[in-house]
Amino acid sequence: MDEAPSRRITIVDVARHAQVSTTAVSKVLRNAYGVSPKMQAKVRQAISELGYRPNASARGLRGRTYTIGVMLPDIRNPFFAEVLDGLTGRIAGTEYQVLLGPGCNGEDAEARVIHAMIDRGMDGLILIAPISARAHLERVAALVPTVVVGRHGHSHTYDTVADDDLTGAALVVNHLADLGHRRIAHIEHHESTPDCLAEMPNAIRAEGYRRAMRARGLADGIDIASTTYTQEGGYLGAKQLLARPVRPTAIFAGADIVAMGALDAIAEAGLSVPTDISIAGYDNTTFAAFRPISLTSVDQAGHEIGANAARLLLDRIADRSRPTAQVKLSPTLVVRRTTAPPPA
Amino acid sequence: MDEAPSRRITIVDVARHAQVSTTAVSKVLRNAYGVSPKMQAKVRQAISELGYRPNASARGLRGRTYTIGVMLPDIRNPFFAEVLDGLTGRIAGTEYQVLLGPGCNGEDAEARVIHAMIDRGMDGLILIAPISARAHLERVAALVPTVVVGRHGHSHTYDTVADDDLTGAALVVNHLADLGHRRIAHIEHHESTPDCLAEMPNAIRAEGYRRAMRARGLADGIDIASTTYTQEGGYLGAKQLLARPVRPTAIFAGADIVAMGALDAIAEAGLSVPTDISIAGYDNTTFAAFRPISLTSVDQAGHEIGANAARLLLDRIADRSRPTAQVKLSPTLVVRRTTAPPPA
DNA sequence: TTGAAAGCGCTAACAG
DNA sequence: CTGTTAGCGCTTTCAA
Repeated sequence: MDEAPSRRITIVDVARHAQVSTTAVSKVLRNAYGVSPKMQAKVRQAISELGYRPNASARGLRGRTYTIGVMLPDIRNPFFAEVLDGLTGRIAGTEYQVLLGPGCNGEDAEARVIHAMIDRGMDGLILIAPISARAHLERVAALVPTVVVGRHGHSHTYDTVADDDLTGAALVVNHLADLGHRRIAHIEHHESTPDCLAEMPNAIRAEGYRRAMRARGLADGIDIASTTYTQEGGYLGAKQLLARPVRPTAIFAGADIVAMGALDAIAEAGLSVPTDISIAGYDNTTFAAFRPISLTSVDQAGHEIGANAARLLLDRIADRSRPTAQVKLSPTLVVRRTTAPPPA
Repeated sequence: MDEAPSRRITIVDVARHAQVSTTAVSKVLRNAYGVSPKMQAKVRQAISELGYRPNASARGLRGRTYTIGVMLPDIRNPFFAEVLDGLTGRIAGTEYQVLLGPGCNGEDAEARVIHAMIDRGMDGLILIAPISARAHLERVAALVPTVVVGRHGHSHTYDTVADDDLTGAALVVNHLADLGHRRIAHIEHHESTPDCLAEMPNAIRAEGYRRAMRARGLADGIDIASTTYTQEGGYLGAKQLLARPVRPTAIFAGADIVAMGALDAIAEAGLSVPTDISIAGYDNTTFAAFRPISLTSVDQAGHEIGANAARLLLDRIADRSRPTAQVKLSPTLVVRRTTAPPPA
């Protein structure tokens, strides 16, 4: 009665069934050079008849695992979902499978996840907005093909894809200035690691804000609250700003989630948006578009970012020695109902 | 000058360095029985001195990969992020690593991801709100320890964790009825696979709605728009409902995202919430709490759901033959500002 | 308690 | 074009 206890089909079973060598099967699997069409056919038939699926561990032991690891710092940020879509869209159709490493808040957790992926023989890594020190990224990239997303700065070991945050910040400042605002404040994510100052998007957005303000002759209106890119950070930042002797008439929040917190503080202060004060975010996350929110925000073309990252990674897996590339994409401004001319 | 081209450290290197056998190293790695404390110490020191990390592919070829695969249907639904948090919280501290399979919209994509995970030798699988036919789930669970989250129905091969959707729906109906509503409509996700009718949360929520309405003597007020659990679905559903000869005074959306779409339709119709019409969602997602939204919603205790799923999976990995468990958690209602008494 | 040795399923030299 | 064979790094009998 009992068949053999349902051992998983291996390449040996396929070879036997097709009456060929295991080498032949292996070659067919990898579309390798040097198999006659007749053998191709025989092997493919055996594969589908037996329902054979290659064991990734065994493949990994010899060569590739056909797996790409994606490190995602915060699954809650819908912007990352966008990136992921672009990414998987580009990978689908290839022989690779994408797996995500979750819950990487903090540098230690991030390192843990990255190393877990390396241990698992990932053929390539896409690190989205990593906070690790640059030296660590370089070390990782020396081990396995890596693309870093959302970090500025040029590396000779990994490729990068990033949004032009300098331009993004200017987009917001100019929009508000055009509406007539002069006192435009900014809530930034305080950069604790000096090492990353020149590379992290938050730092660049703040710098872009300063430059754009000066370029518009609004140097006097520069006012920065330094907190974090969280709802709490937005709340506290806005509270600080609203307590100024002369209140800003507009707030540029460094991220949409920050804008949400700011809205809380503004409502608490009895002010209304955009009549009394304008507010703009960054990321154009899903909820920015929700009708009750309708937040003016900078759109980062997450889909393109993801697609580019995937393309670069596949290219690098194919040729590890090719020079690294730096892709920079241009953001656009999506104007909604939280920005309007300042009160008269 | 050039050291050996930086080959990865293996168990053999460790064994040589510690002057013991590879068997000994292997045993220490797995905390296996039968190693003297002295040898333990020697091996551990060698491991840390050399910075050795086990190769998961090689381990997987013989035994376990120390990897748990989580299938997540929609990374955009913040409720799943909650589940994931509970899950990783419970796994952290064990020797296991969680990896996520992304982008599984549709039954085919779901099957592809699940099989990719099996091919990669995952020690266990957590399937969150899968849409696969039950038979397929059973087949998967026969291959590898599996916990199914968010699907009702009892299986002898996999464990389940689910929210009590019947109660959740009743919570909403009773809240609205207590406020004085009699015409409470519902927007459901249309269940296309009859196979799943009795198992899918969306179907159960709809049934819970019907039962609760009848229990409150509001059978006449039952009115269901059948669309999908998306923003678009909410918009279309609400449009249908608002076009009724007698308009409902409240809408129970089967998911928060559905409520967002419904708000669009309501605003378009020139109505205001909650003065003209009340609306409630389900999932208590992050954005439900955002001030401009302030959506009344059912909280599913996603964190507990995830933690329970992880616990059950670890238990099952430890003992595959133990009887399956079904955990059902009770939701609570979070009342915010989108529900109020009906217009006089 | 310790170690030698035989694989796990696959790929890649290398020979035929 | 096809097959034989030797490992990849680890776990696991099985002897010592």
